[in-house]
Amino acid sequence: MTEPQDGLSIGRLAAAVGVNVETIRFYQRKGLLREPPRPPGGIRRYAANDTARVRFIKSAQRLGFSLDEVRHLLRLDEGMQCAAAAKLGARHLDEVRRRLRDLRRIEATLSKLLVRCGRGDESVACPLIAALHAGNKMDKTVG
Amino acid sequence: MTEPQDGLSIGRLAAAVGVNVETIRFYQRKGLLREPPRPPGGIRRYAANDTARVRFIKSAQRLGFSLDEVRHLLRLDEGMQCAAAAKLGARHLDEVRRRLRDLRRIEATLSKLLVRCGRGDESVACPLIAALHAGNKMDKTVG
DNA sequence: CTTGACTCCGTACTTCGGTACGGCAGTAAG
DNA sequence: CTTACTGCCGTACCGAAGTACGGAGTCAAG
Repeated sequence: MTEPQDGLSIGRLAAAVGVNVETIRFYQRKGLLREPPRPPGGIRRYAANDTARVRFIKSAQRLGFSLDEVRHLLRLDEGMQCAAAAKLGARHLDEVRRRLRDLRRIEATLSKLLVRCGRGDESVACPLIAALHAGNKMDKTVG
Repeated sequence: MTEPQDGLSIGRLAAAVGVNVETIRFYQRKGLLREPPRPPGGIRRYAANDTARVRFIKSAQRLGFSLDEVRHLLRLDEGMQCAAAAKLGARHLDEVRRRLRDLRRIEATLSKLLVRCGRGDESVACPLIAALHAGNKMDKTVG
């Protein structure tokens, strides 16, 4: 019965998923991950589905979901409510597209300016610096 | 001689540029903006080029430059070193493009998943949730 | 039995770009 | 003169997503 008790210690869980131990604790404090019961004076043991849950969180983060959104997705996961999950996903996709538009505009503006800087045939000033002084054509680019 | 002393008060400067008074002070603490000399026990007066400087900062921020980068650009402005400014701009452009690639990948993944959610013809599970559990095809998307 | 690695727990600190607060002083209007 | 704004200044706080730290306790090996 003294087999290596089943379940991982927090350190092994963290290593298995590739995150910091403190990150696991942080997720617990945030209510994203349960705290397994602790045998009095003992060490908590984490089950396979805790590992799965942390991986889920990391996957969602890679898609740009915030931890608040992840919490929501996790609840939907438990309830298997695809429609609601899809709705949350759609809202997030809108936000992603908004950020994409902003970045595309920045990319376009900046790359044009840098081409002009590179040509070096400007009459007087640095086109980039001049554009920042003028402040034109770049309203509400980031928000 | 008691004309409305020339130069703006901090409040009017802030209003002119459309930022908070606290923001002006914050830029001063960060060394992005000088603190005009203060007639003992009096009120600081800001000149036209302070206004220009704050506008410059805001323009650069709209292009996604961080305040640290802005500080750098401001120094280059003073020295009129176009090549150096362009170099900084190019580095920033690289970063912008990296973020664009990440967001594009997120956009693609998420929109495909949501189409599948919308079709509702999945055998069992929610495609979005399932994908988050699987964690496949979304490595190193954000960093 | 001691050493070293690990865990537990609470608290504080980090970055970024500000925002808010509180007390004091000076200025403007009635 | 009083009232109401501003300005000045230092300090604390916000959110997001962790990271770091210190002092315990526990566990396995030697």
